Amino acid sequence: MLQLRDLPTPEILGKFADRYPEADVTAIASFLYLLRVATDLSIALDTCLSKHGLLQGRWWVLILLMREESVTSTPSALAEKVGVSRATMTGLLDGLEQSGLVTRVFAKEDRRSVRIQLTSTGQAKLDVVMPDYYRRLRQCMQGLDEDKRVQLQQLLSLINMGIPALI
Amino acid sequence: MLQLRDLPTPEILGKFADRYPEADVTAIASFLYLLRVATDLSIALDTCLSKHGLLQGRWWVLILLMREESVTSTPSALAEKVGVSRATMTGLLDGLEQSGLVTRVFAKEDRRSVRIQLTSTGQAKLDVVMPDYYRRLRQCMQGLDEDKRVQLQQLLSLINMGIPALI
DNA sequence: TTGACATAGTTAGGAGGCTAACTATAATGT
DNA sequence: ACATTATAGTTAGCCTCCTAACTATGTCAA
Repeated sequence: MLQLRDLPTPEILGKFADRYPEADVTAIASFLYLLRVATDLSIALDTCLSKHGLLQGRWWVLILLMREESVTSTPSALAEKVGVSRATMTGLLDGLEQSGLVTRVFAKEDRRSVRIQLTSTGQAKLDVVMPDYYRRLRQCMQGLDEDKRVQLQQLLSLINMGIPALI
Repeated sequence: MLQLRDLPTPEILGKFADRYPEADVTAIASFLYLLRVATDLSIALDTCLSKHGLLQGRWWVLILLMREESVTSTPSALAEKVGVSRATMTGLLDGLEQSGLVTRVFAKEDRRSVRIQLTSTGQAKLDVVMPDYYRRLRQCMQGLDEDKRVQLQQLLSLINMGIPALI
């Protein structure tokens, strides 16, 4: 996401603002710090998951299956919800099936389609990973009380509304 | 970064919290929304850069070179600051050199080392890209006044302190 | 009913990231 | 002085993502 590790100092931002009058230094600083913290969170999440032999892609598939009443879904629906292409989902499901965490069940009503089902092994995996993830996340966020969490959501939603202007 | 597009509803969070008592639902919601907004910002940034034929990696290299008084640096230093491996930096520099945006100059004092220099073409490229990027970013962040930007930085810094607990 | 189009999943090939190993050069310690 | 160790950059091979093309099946309208 944000690769850059060496965020600009106020001096550097000032130097760039001299050359480029379009620069809004506090906007730039907020933007970069937001991306920096979020990226470090994402890396930490991957590290936590990798201790259980998972990466984000496969983990989200398991969670999405567990969300369903029937613990089943289709590759297309999963791809859209996870946010990867259908081609990538094929690969994720190959890996999960090989690990015995999901199974492919051929559908009768539409023979193009396949139903993906969470196995008991997959559920057992989640029952180990999720408590660990939730415990760590609780600790990570304990510096923010409920008020601050609401504040954060509001600020983020203001930024979110601005995103179309960036594209 | 965060692939997941389908964030959990309060109902889903509640269902998971029933099964996993370790869950702190507002912590989870804040965490996921932060990652979601940051990821969308990053994607928007890539989109903006791609209009100029750049991606984040190469763009950061140009910016880091411009930050230097001498507009030169070394592959190792650039790799560390950009946040990629030295192997990846070799590839980024190959591409930038081929486009004429930087040059490799062999160092005399240490014959293992190479100095990377921003060319005038590279500077000209930045003089086109940076005003566009700054203008868009200003617009994107205009929903937050200075107070809110300070607030955001404080909240992010609290989360940042919690990251070690997540690893 | 059958030709055109749409949809589900997979496969093929490419981009960009990584680690590990390699080459060349420099620094260090006995 | 010379063997050892460290450092700079590159190369090779792997992973995960992507888009585009392909196969099979379903849908719809003339």
